[in-house]
Amino acid sequence: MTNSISINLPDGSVHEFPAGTTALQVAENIGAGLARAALAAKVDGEVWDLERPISETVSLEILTERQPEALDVLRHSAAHILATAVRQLYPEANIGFGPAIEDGFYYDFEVERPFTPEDLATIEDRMREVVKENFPFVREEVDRDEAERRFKDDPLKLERIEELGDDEVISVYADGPFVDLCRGPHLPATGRLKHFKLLHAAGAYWRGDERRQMLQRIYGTAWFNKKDLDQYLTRLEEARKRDHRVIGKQLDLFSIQEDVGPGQILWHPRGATIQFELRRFIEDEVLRRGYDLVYTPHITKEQLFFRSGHLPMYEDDQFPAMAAAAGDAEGVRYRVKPMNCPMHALVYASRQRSYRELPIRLAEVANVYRNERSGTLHGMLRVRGLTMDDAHIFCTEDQIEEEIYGILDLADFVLNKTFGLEYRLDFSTRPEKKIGSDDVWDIAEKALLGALERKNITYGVDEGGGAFYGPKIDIKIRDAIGREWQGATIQLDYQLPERFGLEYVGRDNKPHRPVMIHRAIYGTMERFVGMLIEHFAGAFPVWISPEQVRVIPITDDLASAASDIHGRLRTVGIRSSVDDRSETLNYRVRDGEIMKVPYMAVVGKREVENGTVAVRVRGTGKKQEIMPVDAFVERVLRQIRERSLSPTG
RNA sequence: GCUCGCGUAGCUCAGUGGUAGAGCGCGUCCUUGGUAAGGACGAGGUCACGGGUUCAAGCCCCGUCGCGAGCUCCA
Repeated sequence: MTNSISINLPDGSVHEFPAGTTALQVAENIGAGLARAALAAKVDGEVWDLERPISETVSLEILTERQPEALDVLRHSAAHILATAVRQLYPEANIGFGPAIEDGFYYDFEVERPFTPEDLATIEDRMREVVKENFPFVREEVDRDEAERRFKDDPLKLERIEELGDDEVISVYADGPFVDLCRGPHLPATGRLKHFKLLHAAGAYWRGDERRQMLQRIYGTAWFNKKDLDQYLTRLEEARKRDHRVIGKQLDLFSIQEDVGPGQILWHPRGATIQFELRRFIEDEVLRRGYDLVYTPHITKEQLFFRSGHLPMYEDDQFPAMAAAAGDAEGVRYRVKPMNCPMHALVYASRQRSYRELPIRLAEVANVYRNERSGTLHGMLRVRGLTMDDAHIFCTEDQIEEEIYGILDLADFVLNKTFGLEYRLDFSTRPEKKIGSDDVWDIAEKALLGALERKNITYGVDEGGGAFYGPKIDIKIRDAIGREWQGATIQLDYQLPERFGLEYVGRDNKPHRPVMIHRAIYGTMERFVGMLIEHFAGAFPVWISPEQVRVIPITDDLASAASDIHGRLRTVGIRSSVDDRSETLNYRVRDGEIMKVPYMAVVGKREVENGTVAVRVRGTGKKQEIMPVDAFVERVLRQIRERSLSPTG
């Protein structure tokens, strides 16, 4: 037993301290300024409270506001302060969990009556009092019996205690009157929380299990300074303004109507134009990359989905069966398709295949229907009628890797090179509900993972997130305001080839089983367009803009001259319109800006005499450019051809 | 699907039991303008739907449908 321990600091220096020294004491030893700024400490890579005694030689880093880990400590402490306030106002409330999350924190409570917005205001006021009291956060380690005694009136905490392993340290934290079962760490005292705000309350299942009771969750956000808090609140505001449901209405892109049903998009002409351009683009591109296009029916005999394993594995997501068509045999029923894979497999199986043909890549922009639970629907981003840019690649095992790289390259070309979107990859492993043996899953997962590893691609892992027939690489797109959406996906499948008895004749003149790769690049037109709306806030690149040019005659007597220019633009394939309404020029320019038209071509007497237009480029304000009509046409065509992200330039 | 909230003119929203409102948009007319809202007049409502309470319901109660915030689930 030794009384002295070594503390290794990030600058490489080593200091001797008596055992039981706290990080705060180390900080004080370094300097009073650091001690004042200190919030927590990183001890051998683990974040600790400042005042937790250190009993052995460690490496130690003092955390202040400047380290990102400190923000989690702040937010988790804010959750405790929230619970402290709630317990004061609602002594009978049972407490669940209260973690830090991205941009904030939450805490779950079991209460008689859900919280109202007024309740939140009261709770927030009480939190400020708890902060004012500056209660220290006091850590204490207890044994199981003691923990059960302390939380005897808190069934949710008792349940958690029961699950703790015998070798686990049970710690409790107190801040003033409130004691919580918690691993920590926390700020030194409640007074260190300054800039926070409660945002909203909503129900959340206890332990995330929908079979269990629903708790009331309060969400909040917390930051180290006012500027960060304000910036975050502005970001939320910004997100609201970019909401595709709002912009979709303003720009007349789409609607969802009760008469049609939830989760089904009516694409108005302007929205349809965007989908049309996206579709033309991806179809041209995949043809260039060696795919073939196919078209398959929307409904099929139900039997097909039994064969594929969709029924019953995927039944919850499928619409119920429809009766047989007139004249069909007894017992035949039909289903609308939730996926295209079985049909593409049948296209493959329609004749004998040779290894010389592989890989066979079948692509189809297809409508499928999934019976998503009503509560999950969300504008265009989560719908029941989906338009997938689907494809299935049938290849040999040797070809898997190259095909995956081909898909990743296509995804990068479309998402990043063309739309400027940032994304990251997730590797998703076998789910609980699956078909096929673990041996085959091992092979499939290894193949996908190997491809990622060999190319040194960085990826995250989503355990159990795979499709029921195979593991996936999902591509998550980060939008302009930092939120992530899943779009593109690559799924490796050994199961359906088996179930559909797919074969090819190998070089050895013997039958072999191909593997199947399912992939989508946009994912679905609905989600992708919804995402683009939010990403560009409705100010689309010229090539997908529903209305590329709006020609505006200054006076009525120039309407026909404007119409001539409009006609020229249309003839060369530019989407143009004329606004010759009897409104002021100011009014019409404003309208063009609001509708996010990339170019307004204003035509006055001077322009007509000189064969020019006065071009106003979206978002550039008063600055206008007078140019010959020819030059303008050429400029717009170049923008379209190059798929420029912005109409300037 | 679950919890809570919401549903009033084409849109955004006022309206706390006693004769349905505003702004924008739309129509007509006047105005003919040089880069983000010119003026006048007018049309437009089964207050989501179905029940109930009340002398009286947009408003209170119940149910259904839809939407929203989350949870769960997913492209």
